[in-house]
Amino acid sequence: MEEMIREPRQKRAIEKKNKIIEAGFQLICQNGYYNTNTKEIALEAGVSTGIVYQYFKDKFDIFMDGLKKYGDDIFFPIIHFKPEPYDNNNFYSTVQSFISDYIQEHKISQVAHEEITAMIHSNQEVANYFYEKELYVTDCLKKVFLENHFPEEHLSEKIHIMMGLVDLLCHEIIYHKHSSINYDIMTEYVLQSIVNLFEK
Amino acid sequence: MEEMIREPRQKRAIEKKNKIIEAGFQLICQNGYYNTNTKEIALEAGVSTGIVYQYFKDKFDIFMDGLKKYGDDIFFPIIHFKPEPYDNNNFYSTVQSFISDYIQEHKISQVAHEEITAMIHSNQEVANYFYEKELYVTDCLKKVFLENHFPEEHLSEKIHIMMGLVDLLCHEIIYHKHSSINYDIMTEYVLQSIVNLFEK
Amino acid sequence: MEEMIREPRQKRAIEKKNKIIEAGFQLICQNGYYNTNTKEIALEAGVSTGIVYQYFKDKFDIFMDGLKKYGDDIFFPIIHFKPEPYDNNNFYSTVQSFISDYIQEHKISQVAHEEITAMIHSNQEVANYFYEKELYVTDCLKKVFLENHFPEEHLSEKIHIMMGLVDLLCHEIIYHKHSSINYDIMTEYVLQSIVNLFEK
Amino acid sequence: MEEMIREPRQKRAIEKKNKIIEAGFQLICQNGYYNTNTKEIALEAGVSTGIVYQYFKDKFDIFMDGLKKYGDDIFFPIIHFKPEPYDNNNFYSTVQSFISDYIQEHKISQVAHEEITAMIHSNQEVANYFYEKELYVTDCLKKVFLENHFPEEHLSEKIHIMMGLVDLLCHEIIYHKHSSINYDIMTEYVLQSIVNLFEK
DNA sequence: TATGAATGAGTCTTCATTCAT
DNA sequence: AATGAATGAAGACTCATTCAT
Repeated sequence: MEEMIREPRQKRAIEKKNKIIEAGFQLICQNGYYNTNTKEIALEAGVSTGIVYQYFKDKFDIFMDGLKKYGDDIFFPIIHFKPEPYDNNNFYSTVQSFISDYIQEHKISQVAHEEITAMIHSNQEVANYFYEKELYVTDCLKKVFLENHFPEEHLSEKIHIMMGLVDLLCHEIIYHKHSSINYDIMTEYVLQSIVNLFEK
Repeated sequence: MEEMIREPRQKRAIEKKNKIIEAGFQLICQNGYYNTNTKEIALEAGVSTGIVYQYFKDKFDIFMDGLKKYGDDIFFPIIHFKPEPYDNNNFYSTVQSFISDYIQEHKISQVAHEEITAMIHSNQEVANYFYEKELYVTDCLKKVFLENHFPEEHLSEKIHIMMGLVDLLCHEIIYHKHSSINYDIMTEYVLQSIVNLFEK
Repeated sequence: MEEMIREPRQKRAIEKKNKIIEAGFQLICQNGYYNTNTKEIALEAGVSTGIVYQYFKDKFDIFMDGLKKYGDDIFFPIIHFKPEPYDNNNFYSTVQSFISDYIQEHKISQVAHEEITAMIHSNQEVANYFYEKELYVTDCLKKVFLENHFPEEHLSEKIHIMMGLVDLLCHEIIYHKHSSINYDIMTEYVLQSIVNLFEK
Repeated sequence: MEEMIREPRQKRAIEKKNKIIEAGFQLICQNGYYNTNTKEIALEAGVSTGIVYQYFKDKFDIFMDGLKKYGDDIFFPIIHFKPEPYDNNNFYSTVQSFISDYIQEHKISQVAHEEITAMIHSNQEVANYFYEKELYVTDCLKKVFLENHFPEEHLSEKIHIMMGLVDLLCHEIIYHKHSSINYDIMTEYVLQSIVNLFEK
């Protein structure tokens, strides 16, 4: 019989579905997709195994829903980045403070970040979702930059590089702890590179 | 009795071990760690299932050995980067040509690259290995840069950022294909950023 | 507390029960007992899953009720067989035309026929029901034959064999399509055998 | 990975495979296909669950192999039917004694017979196998009849009907126990019908 | 009466690893 | 050293049936 995945209407059911997403996503992010099984997810969500398959096609579906629900906060806090108007000459410090916030965010969801990154690289569907999101975020930022009178020329490319640099830096700082690298200096260079991009 | 992992001395045995590493790593890179089983690996390597466990502790061990053996070529082609002496003012074009080589390399081992990246992000041991390697590569590059009279100041940090930028760009170009991004322009900006880093 | 199976009194309830029987029997006949689930049945019948268990003990019960309601048409069209009086010497052609009608009937409910036959052979309760029915039909036919002055001697046995032969032939024609068998000839022989039975 | 069903070469392995076929077929015939699980089969065969899937694609495969191995004895004992030469006028008694043997055979494998019949009617693959076999048996019998100088005309059709009648009769006698039927009489009529077929 | 959400035991199947030879 | 047969735990998913509302 054709699967009938029910979209819950009743409040209690919606809550239950959300519980499953939350529990599933959390466990998967914590322990990895392959190290998390449906029974555990159900247990953590406080429901029976069976009900899981009434709301989700399969385990992957749970993860995917979780990603859609929580992924933005984990991967694209940059969407909240808001530079001051171009002429204020405050870009450097705006970016600077954003980066430190970004690092804080990251630290909280460190493991999740890693597991999801793993999925992005091993599963095409996740990859596609992620890349589309990335594009969308670039566009959002572009709009904000334009509103603040940043010059339009090659703006997408600049923003894309900026996003990459921020990511690179934060990832470095949080995970690598390369002892021979001075992260304050590195931050300084990254900031400077970003500023250079938009300068003139 | 604890099974002993034998380190093969005889030539034939060594060849056999290498065959397993090659087969295992190749299959895992192609199809993913969880989609590859030991039987397949043994089959591909032309050995019996049993023998695998005489040379390797477990499946993961095979992957790890493969990573050690082939990982550098896939992840750190940058180790072969050799800038011309600082004063030649040829840095821009050296980087430029390096990047296009790098992209070629990447394209060949695209799937492997993705699968390994997934492992890096889901397995601590792989992650550790990778980060150490990254550090080592940074150091190598540092040495080369110094030999070519690049100023020592903050050199590690600069190189690290440069590596990140190159990686970022290449990954973008090979996988994302974001339609709204003009990759020539992006490349140009990345190159400029790198040059700026080392510039006086 | 023992769940009580209610026998519906109200018209609406009776209609609902009939809907379930119809839907359930139809689906089971179409897709097989084990490939049909209660949810589907309820859906097809336009009722809730829960209500099913207020009218039926279990899934099997639905099938059984369906069999009782629709089984005769599928399995015993022969009950409508009516030979002309013994002395008319028209027995051959009566049987002949009956057989062709029978085949038409069969063709319509081909799948149902197969699925039910499967149940007859795998479930004792179905088997018992079926055999009783068969006996009953034999008796009915016997009565009709007697009314038309067929000699009473061994009539039950003759009719039973006749029923078997008709079934055999029709099943052959509809399902087997054995290429080396000429079905017109086979029909002719079967007809002759039947006529012989009642002859003299 | 593409399933690799091993065809066992070594004697012990072949024995094991046979054990599984025997155990599986027996259990399925006894309790029904859907009431028999792999664990039981493995247990009965004295092997582990895993090994089952090294020799068989799935549960159905086990059944099918069993059917091929044991099915003939259960369904087509008639293949051993050997009439005396046509002119001996001994056909009646040959058939008679064959039928009583046939009934003995059937009684032994009564349940198996029923379960397999169920499968024939609910599974296309089983049905196909069965029908091909039936055709083959018809051909074999035809050959034997010809060797004994039975007239060739419409021989296939006659034999087919004979097979059907024998089956019909035996099935009646073994399972139905219709109290109003005198089976000796019925047998007599069936025998006579068969003789008539080949007469003249 | 009726709903449909919830249960959870049960099933097939896979596969890393071990073991008899 | 080598084989490949064997193990059996574990996991994803289904579905008849019950229950809270």
